[in-house]
Amino acid sequence: MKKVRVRFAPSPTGPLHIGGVRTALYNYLFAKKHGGDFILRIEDTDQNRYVPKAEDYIIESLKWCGIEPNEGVGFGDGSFAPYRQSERKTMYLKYAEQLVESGNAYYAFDTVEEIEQLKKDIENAGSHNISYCATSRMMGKNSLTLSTGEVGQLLEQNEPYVIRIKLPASQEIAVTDIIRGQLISGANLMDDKVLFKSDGLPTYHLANVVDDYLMGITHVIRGDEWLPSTFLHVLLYEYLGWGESMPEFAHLSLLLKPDGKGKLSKRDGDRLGFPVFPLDWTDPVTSEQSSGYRERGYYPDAFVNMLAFLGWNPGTEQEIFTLDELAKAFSFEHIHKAGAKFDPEKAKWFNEQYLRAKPDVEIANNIRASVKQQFNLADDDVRLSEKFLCKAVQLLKPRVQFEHEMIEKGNYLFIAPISYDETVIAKKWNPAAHSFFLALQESLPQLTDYTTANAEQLFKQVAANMNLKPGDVLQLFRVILSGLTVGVDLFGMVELFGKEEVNKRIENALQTIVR
RNA sequence: GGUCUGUUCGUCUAGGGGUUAGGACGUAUCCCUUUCACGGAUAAAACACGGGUUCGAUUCCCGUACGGACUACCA
Repeated sequence: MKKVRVRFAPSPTGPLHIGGVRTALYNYLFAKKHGGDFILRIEDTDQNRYVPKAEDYIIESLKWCGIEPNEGVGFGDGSFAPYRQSERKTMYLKYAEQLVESGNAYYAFDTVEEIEQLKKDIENAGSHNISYCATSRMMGKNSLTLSTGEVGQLLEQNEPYVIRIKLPASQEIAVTDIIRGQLISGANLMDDKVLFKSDGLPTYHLANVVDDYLMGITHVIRGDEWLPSTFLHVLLYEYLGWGESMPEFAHLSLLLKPDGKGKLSKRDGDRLGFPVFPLDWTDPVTSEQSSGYRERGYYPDAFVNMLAFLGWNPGTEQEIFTLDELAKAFSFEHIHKAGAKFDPEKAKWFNEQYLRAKPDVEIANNIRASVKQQFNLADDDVRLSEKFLCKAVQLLKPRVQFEHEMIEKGNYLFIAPISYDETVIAKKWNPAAHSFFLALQESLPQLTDYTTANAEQLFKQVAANMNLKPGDVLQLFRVILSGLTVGVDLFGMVELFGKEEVNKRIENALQTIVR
């Protein structure tokens, strides 16, 4: 079997959609599984839709996800450079001309207006609304209706022209798709697609086939939207004489909206409050902002893991996979044919799983800079020490899905509260409680081994001595330390803070609450 | 409209001619915990519909319905 070579071939028309990332991922996984090559090709043949920063965005996204091509734009040239179609533009005309010579394509000189008119005429004649096809092309202004002399003259005069494929009037075209099996369509149902545009650049159909052939692509793994035009591509391979080296095709179902109908779009993300892009993006023209998974605090491996499971499964019940594990387990057999509705909740769940599994030290190091900035701490502040941070992370870990939530939801671990939950104070605060905390303030510092368990034991001891049930003062203690009624383990917090801070917080509270 | 394509719990999916149709997310309840979470347990929740084929169909076939994609000198 030939060495596997696959490609991801996006157009730089905007930020890379997560559906695109998934397509890239499946290409990567397939290549990796078979020890093959994965290449990145930029399909920028439409100058009108070109967006300047989009290419960088694509490259950065792939890097962030860890799905790095072996060769291609931004990842180093292999022996098939260049990988940007705009840089390959001189290569395509000759294939288009070859097609004309072999009688499988023709020059067409119709203007946009003329084509509009043609469409109308066809419609009036009551036939299908295909503008240029086997039955209607003789109505157009092209090298099939014009004499050789006229065509030569028009060409010489630099009259704008396109090259269209000449589809057979009737022929069944069969496509074998790895995921969907054999598909058949009639050539008479399709139109004579433009292969080469009047701006001197090929359309997707030609460029794609030519480059896949030239770059030795063995498997074309792409989105479902290409399925209908695959019939055309197959014909192109044959007409170009490349039938023998035609790649295998695998079409992936699309990602759908979480609710309602249709495919997932940027609007859904805005509307439902989840990112549709891997990275933040600001449109260079409209300045429109889109948020990305990276900036929302997702781990790249969690994001990739989540994406892999949208339309694919390993056939086992394992759900958490590293990239390498995904590559090992990947197979087309387990790709689901139907489109998958995107579920933002499940995406969060994946991140939660990765956060749980991550060592405390690692998370501590990740959040240190934000903690410092958020609470305006000096470099040598204990709260930035590995010991403190690790302990805080340990306490916070089971209650968040993202690292940044540790700072948002756990801010009371880093700074003393300035206000205290009113309802608990109103309900529980009384002279007995007051004297209890006074007593606690006395005894706590005497604890030699200041641990969670010992602090709890002492707390209960002091309460018992004063004829109080722990329940009478437990919740108050939490409010005194954190200002809140809910939060991390109470005595874990006591250990984290240390004698001095605990005392300070009790002191603060007593000052504030006493009235 | 035409062409291609798809349809298992609300969602992602496993399965496949005879199963109590399995798992995960989400939801609910209980346990753990004098908080909230985590964790554990349990529950509700699905084979789109109609015809065939068959002893038997959710599974195979055909229709219908409903979804999706495509139908540009865009990719």
